[in-house]
Amino acid sequence: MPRKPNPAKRPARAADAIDYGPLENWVGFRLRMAQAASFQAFARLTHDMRIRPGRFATLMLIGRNPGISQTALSQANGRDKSTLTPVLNDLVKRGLVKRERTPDDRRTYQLTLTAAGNRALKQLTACALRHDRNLDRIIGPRDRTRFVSLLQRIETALSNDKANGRSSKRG
Amino acid sequence: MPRKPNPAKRPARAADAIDYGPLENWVGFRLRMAQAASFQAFARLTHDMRIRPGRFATLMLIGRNPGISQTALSQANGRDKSTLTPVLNDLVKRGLVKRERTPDDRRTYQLTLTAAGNRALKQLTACALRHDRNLDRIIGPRDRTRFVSLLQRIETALSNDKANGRSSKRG
DNA sequence: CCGATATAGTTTGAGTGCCAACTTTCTGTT
DNA sequence: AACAGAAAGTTGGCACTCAAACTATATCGG
Repeated sequence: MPRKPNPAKRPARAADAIDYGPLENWVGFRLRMAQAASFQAFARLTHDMRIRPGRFATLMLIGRNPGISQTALSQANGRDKSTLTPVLNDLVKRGLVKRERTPDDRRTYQLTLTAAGNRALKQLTACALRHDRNLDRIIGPRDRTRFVSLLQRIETALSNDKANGRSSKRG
Repeated sequence: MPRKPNPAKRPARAADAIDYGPLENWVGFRLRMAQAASFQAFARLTHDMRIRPGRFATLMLIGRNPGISQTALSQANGRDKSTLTPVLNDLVKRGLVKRERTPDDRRTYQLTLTAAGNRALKQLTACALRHDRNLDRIIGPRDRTRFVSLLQRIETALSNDKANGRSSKRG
């Protein structure tokens, strides 16, 4: 029998002998690496269906906030509004999202999920649930809440840095 | 505390509270948002100099591991090897990195920093230090070690998933 | 030595992201 | 009503990323 390919073999002499220097324990670097790993693991879970993980949050936010505008969606999703244009074009073309003009403000669109969009969201949610349970298992139940709240604190603290002149008119 | 979905008659606006649904407390989503915020904050710090933040880890890893190959570098950096090609072309063209053929294996390159590369690394390290001290302040000294080690655990656990393959099917 | 296979790096194509400039529409001032 | 400015969305330019196909070199089995 010919020697078969060996995909499980150790990935060369790569990452085990590497000196990371100060990167080793810097939050920014570890954050990036963990995020990339998480994203790719999720991508593997959703690989079979035709929807990529980046679309998941988009569909979820539309499903939870029917009639949301593209700008509000982009802010909730942490992306620039221009990033959303090709994504929504694709989602509309595939019949997952409906885009309607708002009658009293003809600049904005109202986004809603179609029935197919709801089905896709349900499928993706199942994948995301598995993914997040996997992450939960890695993190452990004791640290989970604290971990997530720290992530959220990083997000809000650095966003405030960015828009330090922005005022909230929230009552 | 999430509010109920907006009625379809009125689009959600930026001032409205967005219902994040299960995203609210999912590790994957928070990880993505925190990483994006961290990256952009770092980008603001390095805005003045000619080197973008994505190059920082590359330079650091070459500086700490002189003679590293491109594949080993890409794995240490958590990026695909093809991503590295244009980056290294640019770094070499700008005189920050030297690329030499390995004598006994003419497929691989040996990467080292030039003097200018070391200077650039030093500058970027100063920026990164500031950035990471900022993150430390946000996280707080009590949780920092645990937080970083959890990030690292996510990274290694999901990378092992990938290496072992996610399918139980055997040909 | 030869042929099959593995590895290092490059190229290409698609997706995603930001920012700045732009069009269209709305709003406030006069 | 007319104009200026703000806001929603689109477009174009550039950067970064992955995956697959490709070239060149190395290695293993016979």
